[in-house]
Amino acid sequence: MPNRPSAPEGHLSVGHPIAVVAERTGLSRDVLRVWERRYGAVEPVRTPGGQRLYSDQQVRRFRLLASATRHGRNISVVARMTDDELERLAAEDESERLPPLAQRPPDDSLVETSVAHARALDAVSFDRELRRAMARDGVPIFLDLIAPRVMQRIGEEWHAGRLSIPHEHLASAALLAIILDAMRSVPREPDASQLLVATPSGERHAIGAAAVGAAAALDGWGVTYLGADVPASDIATAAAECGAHAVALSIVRAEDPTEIARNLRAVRARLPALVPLIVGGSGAMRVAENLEIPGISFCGTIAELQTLLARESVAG
Amino acid sequence: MPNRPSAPEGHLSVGHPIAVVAERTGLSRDVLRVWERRYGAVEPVRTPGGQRLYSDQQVRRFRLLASATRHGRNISVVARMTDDELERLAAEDESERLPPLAQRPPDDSLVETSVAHARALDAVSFDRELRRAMARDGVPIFLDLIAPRVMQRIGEEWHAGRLSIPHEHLASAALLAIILDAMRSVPREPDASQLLVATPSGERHAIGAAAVGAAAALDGWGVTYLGADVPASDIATAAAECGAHAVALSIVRAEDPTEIARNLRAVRARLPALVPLIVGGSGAMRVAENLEIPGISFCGTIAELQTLLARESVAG
DNA sequence: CTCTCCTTGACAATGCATGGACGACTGGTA
DNA sequence: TACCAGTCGTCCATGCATTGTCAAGGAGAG
Repeated sequence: MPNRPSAPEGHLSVGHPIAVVAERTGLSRDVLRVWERRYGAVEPVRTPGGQRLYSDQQVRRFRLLASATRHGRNISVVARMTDDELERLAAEDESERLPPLAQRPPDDSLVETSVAHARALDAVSFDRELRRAMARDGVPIFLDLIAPRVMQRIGEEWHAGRLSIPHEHLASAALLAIILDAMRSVPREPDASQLLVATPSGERHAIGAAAVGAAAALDGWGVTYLGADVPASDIATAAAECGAHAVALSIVRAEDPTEIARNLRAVRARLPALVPLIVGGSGAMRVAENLEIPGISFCGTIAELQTLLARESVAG
Repeated sequence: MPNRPSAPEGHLSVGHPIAVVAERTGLSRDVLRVWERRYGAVEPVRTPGGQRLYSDQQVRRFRLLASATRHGRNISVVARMTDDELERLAAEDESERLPPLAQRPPDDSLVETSVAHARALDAVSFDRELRRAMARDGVPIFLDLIAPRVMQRIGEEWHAGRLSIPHEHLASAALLAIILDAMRSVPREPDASQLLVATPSGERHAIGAAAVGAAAALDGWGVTYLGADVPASDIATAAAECGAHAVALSIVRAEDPTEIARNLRAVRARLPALVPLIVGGSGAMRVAENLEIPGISFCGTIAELQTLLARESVAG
């Protein structure tokens, strides 16, 4: 008889199999098992056949443990804590507002299919795939997690000889267009602070600058985007004309660090002293090691840059 | 086109043979039989000759069982549960599924400032605030968490007398425009399955339909959006002309359930039998209680609808 | 007669459990 | 800088449980 009267328990008393718990917590099945094997973090009951059955309480505990590890704590430590302690810990971590990022495992299949489209020189599909990802996950996640990984994978394939220059150009051009569209499609406030974005002379990679522009636009800045390979004097005059409250430059390759450094000094010298100059990108840190120019801030990630900008925009 | 050669089969159906149930649930005939043989999941009545005849209720039970197994549960376990328990389980699995983001800090400030802009009849700021939120958090989160809460808060304020009709119109119009822009800005695949979206005659709230269209477009459907208050005959002819693989209707108010029900029957009767008709929205469940029309699926949330659509798109 | 359906038994695929091993990353130390 | 030990997520091989599918033989429905 399938339809027996409901069980006396108030709540559903069935346990959750491991697949359901994995879906609900975002943790892989392997992690659920290994946390149990190594640390005894959660010990579920078993079916007669030996399969794990987790209670609702245990699912909550897994969520707390996952949150704790995302905030940088060791699983071997937090696995021994009681649920109450974990609750307090989660509340504390949340209020301390540690980086909210990287809580979603980025989707490898998306990156792989995008690379496959690039390999097939299928610009339309490449574009469609990534635009859809941006709409689904939002601009910040796209800029922080998706776009860099696509470019990195394409670089790897290029080094391995499976892709050639045209493939990389196709991917760069499409990605740049997508990010610029995102930047322009953010409605700007009428009284927004102005930010000037570019890459200095000698640096031809524009994607980093575009990403900075899009992130800043989302944060409420009015962004003026000059593109790549802009001479110092042009940057300075543009900053003056658009009344920039800050200038952000992006450096990726830094093929000639001393050349870049000279350009940065030139830009700094031509800007008003009150206008901060921020340099970011994966090549920025290499340049930063070689010189200390007062009035130039360096940062490695977009998130870092956003906090710098936030400080400037309230200060200004 | 005359689709159903047999009797009109309104509500008094004697029972469905196994082939019909297989087609309606997406489960194979073998599965329907083996779930009965091994676990007694569903026990249909038999014709004098021994053939199975399933009731509508049993079809719904099969859908619930299929949903549970798709979420990773063992059929041997869920087959023993009552319909009520399955119902709760399905709702739980849908809602508890790994939240779009791990945990959502109450984004109340965004909702409150949006409502404040609506109160000031500042359409530009209202629009800007929400577009920026959509770009930042992604379309799914916007549709699932932000837009409903804005509309709900505005409804509350309206009931409390702090807002009036023009405010609500402003908010609805702006939100509709934003969601439609999102729907149209998703690039569509050339070989996408076509989905027709509308609200039936007597239902003038278009936002739900637009949200459905945007969500489906993100999932790779080619969406044709007809707007609100569309007569049954127009829906049917549009479906034929755009070659729709499925039709989704949204119902929010359901001021006159019997009227809506008549329209739904009319739409169903004019559509080809193979084209599924899915009805969603907060008013859908109220209508669903009052009638059982074969060939119409009801769902309460967008996530639920997406799983229904996913099944259709792979089946088709 | 032909098609669908029924039953039973067997088979294959998937998923899970277990223990082990690998590799990426971190932090301390020479 | 190089090295080393510890941590931790992932992967693999093997075995078992679960579960979807298939085939064969027979019977009802049209």
